[in-house]
Amino acid sequence: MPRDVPTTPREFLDRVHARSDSLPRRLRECADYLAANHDRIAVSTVAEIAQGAGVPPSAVMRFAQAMGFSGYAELQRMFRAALTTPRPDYESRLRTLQASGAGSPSALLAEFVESGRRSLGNLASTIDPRSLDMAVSRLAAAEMIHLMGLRRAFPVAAHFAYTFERMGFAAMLHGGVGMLSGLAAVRPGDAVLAITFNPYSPETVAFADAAKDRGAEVVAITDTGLSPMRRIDAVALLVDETDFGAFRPLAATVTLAITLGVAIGTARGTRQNK
Amino acid sequence: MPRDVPTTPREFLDRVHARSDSLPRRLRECADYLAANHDRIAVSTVAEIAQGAGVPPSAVMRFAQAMGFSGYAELQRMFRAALTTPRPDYESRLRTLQASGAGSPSALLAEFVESGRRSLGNLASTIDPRSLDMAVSRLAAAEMIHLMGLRRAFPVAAHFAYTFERMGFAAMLHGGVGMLSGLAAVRPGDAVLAITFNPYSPETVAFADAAKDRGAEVVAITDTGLSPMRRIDAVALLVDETDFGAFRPLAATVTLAITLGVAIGTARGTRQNK
DNA sequence: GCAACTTCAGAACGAATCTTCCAGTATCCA
DNA sequence: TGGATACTGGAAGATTCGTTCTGAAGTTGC
Repeated sequence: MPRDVPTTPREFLDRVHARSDSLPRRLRECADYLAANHDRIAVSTVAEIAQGAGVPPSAVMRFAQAMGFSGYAELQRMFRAALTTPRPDYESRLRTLQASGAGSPSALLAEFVESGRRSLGNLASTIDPRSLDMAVSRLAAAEMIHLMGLRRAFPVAAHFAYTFERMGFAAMLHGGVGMLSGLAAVRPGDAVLAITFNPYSPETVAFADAAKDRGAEVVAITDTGLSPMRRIDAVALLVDETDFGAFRPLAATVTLAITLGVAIGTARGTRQNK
Repeated sequence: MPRDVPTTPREFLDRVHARSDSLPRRLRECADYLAANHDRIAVSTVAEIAQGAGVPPSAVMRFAQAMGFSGYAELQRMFRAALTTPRPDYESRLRTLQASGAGSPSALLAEFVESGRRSLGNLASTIDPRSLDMAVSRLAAAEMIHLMGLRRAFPVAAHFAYTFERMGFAAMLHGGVGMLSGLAAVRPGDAVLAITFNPYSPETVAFADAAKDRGAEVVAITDTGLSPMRRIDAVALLVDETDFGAFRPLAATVTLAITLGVAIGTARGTRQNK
């Protein structure tokens, strides 16, 4: 009988998906770990993989055999071969993507990826560390964080909402439903995190303004243009992201968002431990 | 005396260039070969390298030592460590940050920016152009596009919702409010764009599954792990983004999202103009 | 042209790694 | 509840791999 063994990482991962449900417990743990960390297969030993997956080495061995290989060595050989295969590097790949038909989705992707990388670079070099520190400390000190971002900024606000929820912080996502402003929920000691880009939603600006009057701190994520957010007394974090017509690639913005989230988590953790 | 050994591939390659001129013949042959094929160091044995360079294994050995390593094993370890994308797990990282107090928000930002740039690079080189084309054509052909993404994937779904709204496409953002499934709105000829990452929301999977039964096409944005999305017959776009514990930097994902959005817009525009 | 030194290649050694095997344990079915 | 089957974990065995060593070849300086 011809041996049926995967010859590419993709084939291997597909097979793992197909069979993982019918695998015994230990072997499924291997499957989970290896599927999530397939980039390690090429460079890690059985012992390392086993430790990472929390199983004995022999389980990894049996798993490799269950997938059709003679052993872990063969599985690893396959991954190493795939890694060594002259894969066009990032630059040339971008070029082929762009060349392969001007309007093709792949060419578009190449362009957005390039633009995203530029935006991220800009973000790192233009964010003012003092503003960032101040934003973190204000939000970390807040009783409750109110998230306000509409239209193109809404996904970012939603991202914050998820992060804060996971951290168990009091947070409220405004403006999502029913055109209710929710302004009455803002109390002294709270903070508002307002996100808005050109063209600036009047609702967001008005919300931040009113929240200020109600005794809340305001932190804004906005762009470097003539943002009205910079007029009201708020800590402003400026993200420079080049628009594509009406569409804004949010790569830099979401990166700033997760940074803020984790930094706030860190700051609060530190305070609690004292 | 403190041992002077390179700690990054960059350092190593610089040193190779600096010293290769003053090296004996065999060792220079090693240098030339390794400089040109440094991507093999992590996965090849001494014997393989030696054969590739056309020298005996012991020459490779001496070369590694001439570069300051104790042997080839140490050189290889360094390359392997660099290859394995550092997976900073959020939990322990938070603890060290809190302990040291050294983790300024700016440092965090630099790290997330770096991680984002890597993710974007991966995205460009790993997305399968055929899958992308197919995803675009299916979504472009749909009467209506249903967006399904919960928890950490919700911001992405919301981003699509905004894009489609701006383009004037029939689209519906599901699962946001009131725990209503909205499944009844899915009709034959529609398409579902389902977004889910590990741990995969059962609701999203069930929704996609049921939508399939109702005669809708399914396109999935998911990760390379054991995604259940890959089991149902869907076009799957795989995004490999390293998690930070429970938090997922979405830089690559939102970049894919805007690409899809614009590509669909382009495809529909082209069709209309015919 | 000779001597001292460096470089070289292959073989042998030792360590690390992969693989197999078996006894103990859990699970399932009658 | 009892037996049979499947699964598990660890330790022993086999294999590959990295490293060192030594005699020979080559090179340099006098």
